[in-house]
Amino acid sequence: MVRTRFAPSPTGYLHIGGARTALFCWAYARQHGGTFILRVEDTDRERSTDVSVQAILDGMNWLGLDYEGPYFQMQRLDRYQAAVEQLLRDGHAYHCYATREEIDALREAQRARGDKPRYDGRWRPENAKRLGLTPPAGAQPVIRFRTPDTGEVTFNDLVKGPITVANAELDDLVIMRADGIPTYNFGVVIDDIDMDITHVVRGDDHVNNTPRQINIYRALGAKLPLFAHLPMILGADGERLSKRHGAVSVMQYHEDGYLPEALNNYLARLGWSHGDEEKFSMQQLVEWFDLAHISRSPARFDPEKLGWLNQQYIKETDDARLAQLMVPFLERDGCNVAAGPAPQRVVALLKERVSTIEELADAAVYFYRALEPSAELRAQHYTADVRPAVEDLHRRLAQITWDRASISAAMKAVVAEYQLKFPKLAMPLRIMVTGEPQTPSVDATLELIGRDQALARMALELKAFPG
RNA sequence: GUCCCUAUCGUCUAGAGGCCUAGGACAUCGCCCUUUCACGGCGGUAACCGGGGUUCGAAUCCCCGUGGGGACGCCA
Repeated sequence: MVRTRFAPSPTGYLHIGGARTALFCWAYARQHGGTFILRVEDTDRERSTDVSVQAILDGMNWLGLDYEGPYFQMQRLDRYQAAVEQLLRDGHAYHCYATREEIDALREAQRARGDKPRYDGRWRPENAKRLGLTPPAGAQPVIRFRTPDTGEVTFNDLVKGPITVANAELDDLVIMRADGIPTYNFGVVIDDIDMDITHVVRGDDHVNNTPRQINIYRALGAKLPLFAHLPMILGADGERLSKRHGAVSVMQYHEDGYLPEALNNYLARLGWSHGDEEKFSMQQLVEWFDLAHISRSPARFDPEKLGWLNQQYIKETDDARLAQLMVPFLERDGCNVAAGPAPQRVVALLKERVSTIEELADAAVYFYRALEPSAELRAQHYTADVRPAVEDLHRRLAQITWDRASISAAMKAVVAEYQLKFPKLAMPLRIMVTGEPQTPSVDATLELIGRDQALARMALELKAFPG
């Protein structure tokens, strides 16, 4: 039985990289009919917040990644305590009384020498004895794991292949703070054991932690899970994702008008492939997903391609859902949606022209509110020679049945009578009524805007014509 | 600095020694469609990091270099 988990720390929102990790863990579990667990690693008391927990839950929910849990590490402290006691008893861990200042100085000296900064094991029982160190009165020790001095750790990473690290490269890491709260490398191991995790799928910033964790598994006599490390996602500029480089919350994409299915699809395709498939559903992802086709090097996040995918999804999303998503944007824009045409009909006209819901709303504004054309547009299209034709059209439109075909017919009649090229009439008309040079076809646009609004806007703009 | 990982068009990638004259997608350029702009259709430009091996044969395997990423916390 496959069991995977996503284990974020609640120190911020769910960002793009975390979301992809969660998506892959989820897809793998679903494909194998297994269990996908959400575990909140909240042992950093300084930085963990409830707001972040909620933000992560919101993100998971929006993306549609359902999980078992969430479990919280801070609710499992006695488990870590029991495990640490076992390690202590078996001689795999020991108390360390070194102060932070002491350790900092040690590391600094090592760095200055060009060495890898690492704890020197001075409080290992035999070393402390040799050095004549005795626990300072009243000092609260941390507990360190005793890493084997020799040998190496090799594991077969499911995406990167065999990885070997010499134990000599590793130092004795702190596994529990003086206040009894475990550190990351200890907490994960205990939890992954307790929760029967079979596949640890996580970002490859953890590859270097894996040998340390494996040593702990061994000291505990526990069975090892399988490991799969996903390459990082880089910003569009090739830099590591950060606040400045677009490591935005997945919920930001929601707010910007992206569809969760588009983001999921994009994220899945970033660093994983199924032949030439570019667009696929969550169901297909679950069907096709495999660890073998995950790429081994980092990938750049490309907002353009995400935009294209979002557009593809928008085009095939039904008008009712799009309308529902669009309305809040319009209201934020000061539009009284109830007073204008049915949003669904507006959506039908505009959905093939936009790549986000936000753009959809932006493009829909003139259906609900008159937009004043810029001086440049007026100057360019409101010319004295078309004025009579426009005035004539205004009169005719007041008398026809208000539908697309009749509007079109009226325009064609005017164009013929005044011997104009069609755009010569259509452009000023479009601008008079919408304020914009680019809209769907004018007849359809006018039909939706409605006779009263259209004629009123024309009448007003007619005054801006020369002559 | 040390250790770990990695390397195909600008970007995401296909590619498991001969199927590669290296395929797809985004972006870009051109043409078509057209009532503006899009959408759509058609076509083009564009890549195996460098050097050594192994092999009859290498984008694919090995080594070295270089580039990129990650790690080196009482953060996760």
